[in-house]
Amino acid sequence: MSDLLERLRGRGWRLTSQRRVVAEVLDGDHVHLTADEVHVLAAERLPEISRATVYNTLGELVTLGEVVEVSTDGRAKRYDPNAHRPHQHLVCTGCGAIRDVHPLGNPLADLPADQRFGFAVSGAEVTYRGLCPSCAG
Amino acid sequence: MSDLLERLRGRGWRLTSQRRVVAEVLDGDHVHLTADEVHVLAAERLPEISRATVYNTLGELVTLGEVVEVSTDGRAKRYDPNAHRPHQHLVCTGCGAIRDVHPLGNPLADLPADQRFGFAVSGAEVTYRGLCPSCAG
DNA sequence: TCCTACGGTGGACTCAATCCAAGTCAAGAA
DNA sequence: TTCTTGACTTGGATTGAGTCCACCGTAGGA
Repeated sequence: MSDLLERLRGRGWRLTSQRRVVAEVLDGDHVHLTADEVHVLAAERLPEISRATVYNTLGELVTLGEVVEVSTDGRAKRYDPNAHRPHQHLVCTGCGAIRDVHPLGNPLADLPADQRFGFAVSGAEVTYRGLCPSCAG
Repeated sequence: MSDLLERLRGRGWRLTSQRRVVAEVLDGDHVHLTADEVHVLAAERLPEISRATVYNTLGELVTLGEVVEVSTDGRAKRYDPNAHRPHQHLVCTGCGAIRDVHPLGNPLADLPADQRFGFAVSGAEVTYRGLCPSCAG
């Protein structure tokens, strides 16, 4: 993640303290925070940071391809910093917990030409759903 | 769809004019309307129908398994009456158009046990993305 | 036809996200 | 080092989607 800041700087990003804390908060595996959660965590380190800045920064990270947006329910979007390793998501239908998962094969290969309706298909997102161990218990 | 109303009645549904027009509006293939679009179309036939009733009715149809909720972007949920034939969705990244598609195989089979983390996995939704012919042109 | 519990209404409210005008500051220039 | 400037941040207002609620209306059984 320390590289992230350098990479962004290389792309002409102005490196502000706000952007730094947002990037730091998103560091790690299996991180799927909402914008609001990012704001709370960022504000612990930089109390004056505004929600608008968090939204702006998240949006820029998404545009730059460093973070992916995940919306597994109809509620707030979540932000996944694990953008450079392709993966899918497994979501608990009880508590909403999210895990990154790596299914076999390529979902794109399962969509035959006659099911593409002339679209130039470029990607597929898979959301697996089920009960997690603690919700099932 | 005419059966739908009978089926619902059989389950103790009180058959009101509001519920009837919502069900009628949702009739058809490749229908993926937002709640607001349903409200507009329903109001053409029954001008006094309220948004709250449309939301209530859509929610009941979802609970009864007659309609599935689809949220392909972070915006408004869409309602798909094609609930009895399992299928996935192909979404245009340009205009947002949605097609029902039927991929080969079963996505659940692609998630090996060691990627299930103890979850009782019960389903998988796949969203294919790409440019539709008119957006690509 | 009457009753009444279920369903409908609309207006207020919540939650997520975006917009905007004014103020601030990172980083290149001198 | 200081200056300058345009990119960035702020917080409050605004939008959009959806939910809630107290009161009213009516479908359908008796």
